[in-house]
Order: sequence, then structure tokens, then C-alpha cells
Amino acid sequence: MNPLSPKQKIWFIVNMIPEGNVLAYGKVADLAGLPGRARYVSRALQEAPPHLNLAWHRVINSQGKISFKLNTINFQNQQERLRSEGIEVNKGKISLSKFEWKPDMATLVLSLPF
DNA sequence: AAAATGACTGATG
DNA sequence: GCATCAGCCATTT
Repeated sequence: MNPLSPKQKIWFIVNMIPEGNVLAYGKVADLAGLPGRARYVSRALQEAPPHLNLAWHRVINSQGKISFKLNTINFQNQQERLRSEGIEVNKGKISLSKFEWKPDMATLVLSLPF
């Protein structure tokens, strides 16, 4: 296969986050082999083709909060998507101890195409 | 080329 | 827990 572009790597990682779990922008960047590029992850999510049906709502910031501002359409959309799969959200805050994805690194590494 | 912009982060008070 | 801040980095002005 052709080498995956940075955006494709990010999309691949996001696609692996299990239903009912969340992961921070910075963590997604780390797993994609792009440390220090948390902001780039948010950009990659915005630019993701709709047909990928990416679970972008499972990506939140390192403080365990939805990064959209309260009372925006995007905030409410993400909050509903999270709740619909059993994730508790209070005023934009998610408990990382309960819902953060902690992948088995050995298994994860072996399933990466890069 | 320089400055501004963010779906970010970690440290600090 | 919340607000600031400086540092960060690709992209756009």
C-alpha cells in the first residue's frame, strides 16, 4: 500500500476508538505517530470526508471536556452523540477514569497499517 | 515574510 | 474546579 498521509493516520486511529469510549486530541496524535500535533487532529477531523462516518465525537480535549463552546450547535451535537452510546456528559465534562480508551498497546501496534 | 488563528496542552494560582 | 498563560504547530491571511 501507499504510505498513509498524516490525516489518514489520524482517521485510522479515531476509527479504532470503541463505542462508549473517548480519547484526547493529543493521544490520538501520539498513537498516529504525530506527537505534539493535537491541533492538527482537530483540523483533520473537520476535513474528514463524510462517507468515512468517523466517530469524531469520541475525541475530546485532555481535560476530559468537549472543546466546542457551550450553547453552540456543535457542542450539543457532540454531547448527544456521546450520550447516545452511554457516555455520561455533565456541562461538557466526561469522566476520563470511566470512559477513556486504554488500548492494549501490543494488540494496537499489531493492528496498525503503518 | 510576518502575523493571526484554532475542535490543543501542561503548568500555575 | 476554573481561569490564565505561555508554548505549540499547520494553515491561512
